[in-house]
Amino acid sequence: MKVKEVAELVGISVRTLHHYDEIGLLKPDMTTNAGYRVYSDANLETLQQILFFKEVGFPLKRIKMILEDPSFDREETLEMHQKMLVEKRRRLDQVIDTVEKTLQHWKGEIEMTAEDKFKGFDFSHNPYEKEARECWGDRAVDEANRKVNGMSEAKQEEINELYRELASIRHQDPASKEAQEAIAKWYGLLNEIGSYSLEAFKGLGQMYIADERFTKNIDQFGEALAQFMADAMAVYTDNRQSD
Amino acid sequence: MKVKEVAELVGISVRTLHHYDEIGLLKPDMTTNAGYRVYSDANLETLQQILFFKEVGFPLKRIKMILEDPSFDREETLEMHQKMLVEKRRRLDQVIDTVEKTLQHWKGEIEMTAEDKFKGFDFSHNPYEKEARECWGDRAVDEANRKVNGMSEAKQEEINELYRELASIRHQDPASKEAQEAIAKWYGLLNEIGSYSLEAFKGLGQMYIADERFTKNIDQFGEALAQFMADAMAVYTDNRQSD
DNA sequence: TATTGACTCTCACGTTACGTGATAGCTTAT
DNA sequence: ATAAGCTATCACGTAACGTGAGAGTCAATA
Repeated sequence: MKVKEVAELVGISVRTLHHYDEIGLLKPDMTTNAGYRVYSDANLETLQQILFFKEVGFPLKRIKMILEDPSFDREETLEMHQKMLVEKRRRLDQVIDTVEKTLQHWKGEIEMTAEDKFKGFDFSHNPYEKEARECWGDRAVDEANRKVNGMSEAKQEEINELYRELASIRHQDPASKEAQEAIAKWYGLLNEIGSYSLEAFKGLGQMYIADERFTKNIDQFGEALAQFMADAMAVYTDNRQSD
Repeated sequence: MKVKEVAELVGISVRTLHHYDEIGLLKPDMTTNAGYRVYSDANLETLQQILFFKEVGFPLKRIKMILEDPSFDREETLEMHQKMLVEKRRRLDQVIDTVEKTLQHWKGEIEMTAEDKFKGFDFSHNPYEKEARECWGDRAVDEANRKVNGMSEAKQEEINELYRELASIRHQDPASKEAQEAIAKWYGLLNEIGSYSLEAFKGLGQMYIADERFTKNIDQFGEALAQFMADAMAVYTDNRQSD
C-alpha cells in the first residue's frame, strides 16, 4: 500500500508517515524504483501499535525504543503510564471544578476564598521546583507540595534528618541500595502524613527508578530528590514563619 | 521587582518572563537605565490573570487578546472553554478505560473485541477529516464520527439536501445569516439522531462562531463545514456498502 | 502521443512556549 | 579591583508534525 492509502486507512496524514520514516520509527518494507513508499501488512501492524502508544500519550522517541527493544516490558510500562493518566484526570477534575467555581463567582453566585481560587493550580514559589517537575512531572510535585504544606509539625525533624542522610548518600554512591532505601523512607514518611492520592506519587517515583534505562545516570535522580526535599522543607518553614 | 524575584514568587522561569515581554503579553511598567525589567504591582496582577488563563489551557495569543480587549466577554469565553475541558476529560476517561482493558487482555483476564481495542481512539478513515479537526478540534470530530456511523438510514436524504444547500450558500455569502441557519439545521439534525455528548459538539461549534474574530474569514468555516458534511456522508455510504 | 490530473518525492521553513547556552554588561560586597 | 551574582540580548533546540514549493511519476483520456 502506498502512503495515501495507508494514511486514509488509519486516519493520519501522509506527512505523518513521512515523518515516521524520517525519524526511523516506521520505515516501509519496500520502495518502488521511483522512490515511492510501499507499506507491507507487517508495517501496518507496527503502525497500529505506534498509534496505540501514541494515543495513550507516549512520546515518539519512547515508542521507538519500545518497538526496537523486544525485551522491553510493555505491560509494566503501560501500567506505569496508566497511573499518570489517572493522575492527569484528577488534575483535570480540579481545574474543571475551579473553573466552575470561578464562573459562579463571576456571576456573584458564590464567594471564593483565596485558596479556592487556585485549587488545582500551581502558584507556589520555590526555586528548585523546576528540577523536581522535570523529574516526576507536574502533578506529582503539586500533590507533594500540598502534602508538605499540610504536614504536621512533629515531622519536621524527621524530614530534616532524612534530608541530611540523603545529602550524604548522594555524595557517595547515588545508585546504591542505600539511596533507594532512603527514597523508600521518604515515601514512608509522606505516607504517614496520610494521603490517598499519594499512591500516584509513589507510582511515579517508582516509575522513574524502573525507568532508569532512559536516564543518563541515577545521579540526577539523587540530585533532584535532594533538592526537592530541601525545597519541601523551605516551603514548610516558610509556612511556619508566616503563621 | 526584578525578573528573578517575580519568577520565584509565582513559580515560573525568568525566560518565561522574557518570553512574555518578547511577545508583548506582559511588558514591565518600568526598566532601569541599564535595561533591567522592573515589574509593578499592576504587572503582577496581570501576571496572575495570565497564569490563570494559561492553566485552564488557553494559548498565549488568546490570552493576549483577552487582556488587550476590555470589551471581551471573559465569562462566555471561560464557559466555552469549560465545555472543552469536560470533553477532554471524557476522552481521557475512555483512554484510561481502554488501557485498563488492554492490560487485562494482556494478562489474559478478558477477551477484547476489535471494537473494544480502539474505543476512545481514532482510526477512522476519511480524507477531509483533517480540515474538520482543525475547525472543531479532535474530540468534537471523533464524537461526530461516531454519531454519523450510527446514523439512521432515513436521514440520508435530509443530509444530502442540507449539504447541497450549504454548498450553494457558501458560494454566495459565507458569512450570511443563512449560513448560520444552515449550521443550526445541521446541529438540529444531529440532535434528532440523539446523543447526550452531542452537547459538547454544539458548544464547540458555537464557540467557533462566537470566535469569529479569531478566524481570518468565515469562508474557511463554510468550506470546512461543507467538506465535513461531504465526508460524513461518505462515511455513511461506505458503511452501507460494506453491510 | 501528448496532456491532464492525481499522486508521489524531497527540501525546508513555520508552529507553541518556552529551555539552554553563549557572550557581555551591571551591581554589590569584599 | 575583583569576584559573585544578577541581568541583557541573540539565537539555536525542542515535539510532532503542517504547509507550501518545486519537481518527478503514473494511469487514463483526448
